[in-house]
Parts: sequence; structure tokens; C-alpha cells
Amino acid sequence: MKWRLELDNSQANLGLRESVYLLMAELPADKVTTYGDIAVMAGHPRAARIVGGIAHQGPDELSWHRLVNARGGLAIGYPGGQGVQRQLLELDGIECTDEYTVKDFGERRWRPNHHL
DNA sequence: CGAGTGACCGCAA
DNA sequence: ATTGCGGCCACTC
Repeated sequence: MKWRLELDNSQANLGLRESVYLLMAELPADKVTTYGDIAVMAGHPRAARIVGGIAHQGPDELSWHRLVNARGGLAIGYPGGQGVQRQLLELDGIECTDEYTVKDFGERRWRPNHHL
């Protein structure tokens, strides 16, 4: 089912924004993902920055706090600051270092197994 | 429609 | 290990 959804949006008939929403909705609660990965999965490999912009506006019901940068670092401009994002992550059982980086990023990082 | 923008990314000092 | 910088390109106004 997940596969179906992602496959559809990688066919890119949807806008990037739509694709980002769908992918974020698929993101498991105990995982994180990156702007770049989302961009790639959405079929716009160079649009990482755009994903950030979309996240900035995105609907509150999606868990944007689990979206981090390529090094596992928390968002620079997260509303309320990185401290807030970190707390939200910890509520999901995702720990961070003092440096505002997701702990065990390699393990936490979400990878869709299929994805062409 | 065109120019400016940005919750990025990777490589060079 | 840090910092800086330029490229990136869909989105907004």
C-alpha cells in the first residue's frame, strides 16, 4: 500500500508539494527523513531547498519535526526554535545530541525499501 | 509573467 | 573539525 502511494507520486503528475505531503504522511512515527531524501522520492532530486520551503508552510497535522537535514541536524528555522523540535522528537522516542542532531541518525533515517 | 527567496547540499579553504 | 560559498529550482508575490 505504501508502495502504491509513493509510486504514484514519483510519477510526478502531482505537484512537488502534494508529493511531499504524501511522503511525510508515510513516514513512520519512529523514523526521521531528510529534505533531500524527500526531494528524491518525490522525483525532484535537486529540490531539497524547496522541500524546506514547503515544510515551512505545510499543514500542522503532518509531523515536520521528523524532517531534518542531510546530516541529521534539526531545522534552522523551526517555529519556536530547535529546542522545540528536539522536544517533539523526544516525545516520539527519538533522542538528540546536545548539538541538535538526531542521535543514531543512520538507524533512524527512513528508507523506503522499494523505490525503483 | 519575472525576480527574489529559502526549515538545503556538497565541496572547497 | 568548522566555516564559507555557490548552485540549486519550485514556490511565492
